[in-house]
Amino acid sequence: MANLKQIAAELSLSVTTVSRALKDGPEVQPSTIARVKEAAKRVGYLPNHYGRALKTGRTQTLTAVLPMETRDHLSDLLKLPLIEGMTLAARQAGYSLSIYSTTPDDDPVESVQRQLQARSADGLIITRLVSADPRVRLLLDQRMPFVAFGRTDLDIAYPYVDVDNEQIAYEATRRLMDKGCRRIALQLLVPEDQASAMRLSGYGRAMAEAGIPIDQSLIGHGMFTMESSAGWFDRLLASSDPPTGLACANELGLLGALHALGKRGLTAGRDVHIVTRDSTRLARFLPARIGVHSVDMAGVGRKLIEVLESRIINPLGPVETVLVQGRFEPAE
Amino acid sequence: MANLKQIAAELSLSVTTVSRALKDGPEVQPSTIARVKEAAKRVGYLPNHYGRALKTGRTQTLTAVLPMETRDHLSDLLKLPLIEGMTLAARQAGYSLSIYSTTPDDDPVESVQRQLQARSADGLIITRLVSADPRVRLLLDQRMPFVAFGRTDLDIAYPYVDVDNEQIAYEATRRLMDKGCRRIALQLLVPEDQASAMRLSGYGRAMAEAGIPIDQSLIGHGMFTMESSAGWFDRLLASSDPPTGLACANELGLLGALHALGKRGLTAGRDVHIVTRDSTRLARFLPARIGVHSVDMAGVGRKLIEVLESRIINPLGPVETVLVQGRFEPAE
DNA sequence: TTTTGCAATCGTAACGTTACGATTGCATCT
DNA sequence: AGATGCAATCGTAACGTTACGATTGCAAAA
Repeated sequence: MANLKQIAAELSLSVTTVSRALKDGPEVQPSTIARVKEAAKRVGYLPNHYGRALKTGRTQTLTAVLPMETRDHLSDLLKLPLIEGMTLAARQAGYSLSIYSTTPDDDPVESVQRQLQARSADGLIITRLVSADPRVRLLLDQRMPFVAFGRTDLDIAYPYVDVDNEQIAYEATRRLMDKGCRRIALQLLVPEDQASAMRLSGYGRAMAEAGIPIDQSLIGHGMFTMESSAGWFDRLLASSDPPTGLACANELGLLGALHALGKRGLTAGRDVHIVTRDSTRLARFLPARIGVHSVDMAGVGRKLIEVLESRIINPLGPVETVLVQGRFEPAE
Repeated sequence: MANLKQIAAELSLSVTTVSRALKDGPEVQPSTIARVKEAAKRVGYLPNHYGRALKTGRTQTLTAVLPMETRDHLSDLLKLPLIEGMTLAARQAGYSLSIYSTTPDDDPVESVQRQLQARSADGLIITRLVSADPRVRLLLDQRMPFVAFGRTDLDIAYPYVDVDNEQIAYEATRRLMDKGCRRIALQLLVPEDQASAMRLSGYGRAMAEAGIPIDQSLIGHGMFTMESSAGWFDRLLASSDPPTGLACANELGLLGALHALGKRGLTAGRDVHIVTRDSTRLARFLPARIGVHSVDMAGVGRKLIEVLESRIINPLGPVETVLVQGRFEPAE
């Protein structure tokens, strides 16, 4: 591999001048800059990442700490575009992206601490924030640039990108109301989950605006599988006052609900109106008319990198926070 | 951050001795080793990745070059566990994994060349091999350790891990025959694709063994979307001699075919027997009885790292190749 | 007593880069 | 002529690590 020393020797210049010439240093004569660049190109010079990192202390690497999917593969379809968006944006900004997968056995705080100590990344992306997430304080204290995908209930300012689940659930509920629904069922994942809490809040806001009291029996938790969704919705349909609208949590929840409907000879879009999340492909194909809220996850990935980069460049600048909106594709 | 120099100063030792002690060098007195390790632990010493990389020339980083999904997100469900398997295995082997996403605009050869020149990885994982893939020769020539996910038609030995699509298609066809099917339809993706060619070959082998001539009209190409699959299968069902068995290419192909069946009031598992790929979750839930061939993609990821690591450790050793088998879960 | 051998440790250089503070040569000003 | 200023370039040190070849001290052998 060609290095600065070789180029310097070839042109009878010092390593210093070559180094400066390659970054258009004002101290170097334009004609010398041209000669150096020509030589660099000719010998295929590429700066050595490690030499530079050692000297400057900046590694041009970002690390994303991502929990593995274990219980189910719910967020798979969302996580891959997220990764792709991040890697591409990172690359364009001159960084490489390293993925650090964590298993449920890994302590999230320890995983972050390890990254911190190794100091091998210029910035960190953390996901799946829990309530009062200790990692936020840790990273702020250590002055490690980071960005979170998701929010937590801390009253410290920190940079994050999140999906506006509150607004999406609000809109979903409103759409169903527009179809004439008043008894609207809502699928949630774990109640402790911040995203679920937001969805519930958006649902509540829409219901309150419409003056409809909330019936707790219409709110289903743990909609991770088609089975749980199907069983839950089947019970609702069997009740004396069944729902006429449904906001699904995800693709599996949708498939489960459709199954329950089919079993009873009911039709989605006629007997029960349905709005779901992130299942555009499926919803477009199904005979049933289903509204879909989709989120551009590659865009979220790009935003994460954008916010993180500005954090790295200006660690004392204003704390950026981004709320990504969903896009609604109506049933018809 | 603590470094060797600090530990050395604290214990009145030389940097050399500390460095050696930390890797249990035989030249260092056991009691000194103990003292050094204690001090290292106390001050939270972690070796600086970049200093070490610069000195040794080994970066402890692997890079996976992965094409982004653009046309569709078919392999999403497969690619995420692949990434997770790779990152985890890499981490356990003491490497970190960097993801290099490529867009269709990126020239695959140039992407590899860039990685080569930067020399910032100890090894490369390449995927989506094309016929006579030029990257294989390039990497072999440059003596860059690599492993391919997938095979190509070169008569050079190179390390790869691949799914045994030939065998899977063979078994799928046999399963359908066991159900009594003789007219068996086969879904493929692009014909040029090596995986599709393998599937076709396995199908052909099973048919030949059973003495059934191959009817080209039963072989469908371009099964990327539910729409194409539904249309294709609908036409087959409308023909004078419709198929009684179907081997689907993937989940979308399956959903499309089920749609076509439903439209005609036919039932999967009775009128037409179906075997599909990688849709365990869906197949388990559907009322129709459908056999599924699933492949452990996280396992493929681990294997890739394993083969790559042995390549790095012993570049002149025997070229390892791995064929990963599918696991069949019968309809009932 | 000198030599040999060995265990334990040390000093220095190097990996490739960049930052800092010289140094050189030359034109311009006094 | 000497001083000043400036543009262009250079030399050295340093980032943290490891490899190599010393060097030290001490016990055992000659």
